[in-house]
Amino acid sequence: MNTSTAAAIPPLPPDWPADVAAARAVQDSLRARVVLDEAGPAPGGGRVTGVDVAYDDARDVVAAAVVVLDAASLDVVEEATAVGRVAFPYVPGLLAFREVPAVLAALAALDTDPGLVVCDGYGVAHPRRFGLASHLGVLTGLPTIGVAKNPFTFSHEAPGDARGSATPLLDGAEEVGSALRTRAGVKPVFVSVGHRVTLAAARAHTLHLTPRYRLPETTRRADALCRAALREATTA
DNA sequence: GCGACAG
DNA sequence: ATCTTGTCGC
Repeated sequence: MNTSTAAAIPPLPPDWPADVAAARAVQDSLRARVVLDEAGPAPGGGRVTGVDVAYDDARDVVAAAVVVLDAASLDVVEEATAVGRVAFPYVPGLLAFREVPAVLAALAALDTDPGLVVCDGYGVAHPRRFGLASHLGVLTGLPTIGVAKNPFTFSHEAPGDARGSATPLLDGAEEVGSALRTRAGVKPVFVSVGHRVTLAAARAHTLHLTPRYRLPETTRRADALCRAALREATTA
């Protein structure tokens, strides 16, 4: 049994967007605060935190999990979860409004400094250059990166088969991230900068976090934990 | 107008 | 994301 308790997600702020147009306006307003000229934490050191969210839309329940790892050993340092009501429907380009409230509640429950936050999704690789990782970075001030499993609306050439190979992720002619091979011969992941980190550093962090599997150890751990939290919140 | 579209 | 069985392979 898990003796830890999931934190509650606090009430949404009064200015929370009520529709798609309002949400886009919020993104257009916050995007100016994204910091892109900082090197960020050194890959392989300090702490790295994975965040992920699971849903039961039928019951209107959402569960977020954050897992802090020691970057050198990849051992778990601390975990936290948060459970509550779904704050926004899934709309491509507006994923952050669906995930952020739950993630912020889980982060607030931590005693440890998160260090670099690794999100399951995109950062500046976004229609308005303000995806989940950038949104979370701006709201918390923490350095963040996004590691997505799908290319979304972007294009890319296939990276070489060797682990570590990367090609530009493009929005038209603009490079918004990287398609990065984390496992030889396996479908690449899509890395982008969130906040206060360089794209090259984001790739290096991702490689440090994938010694064995395609997805970062951070998101694998967070994924398992948020699913368990959702199940607990949904079970009688 | 139609299709595509992170999780 | 989530719905879902078996199956191929290390």
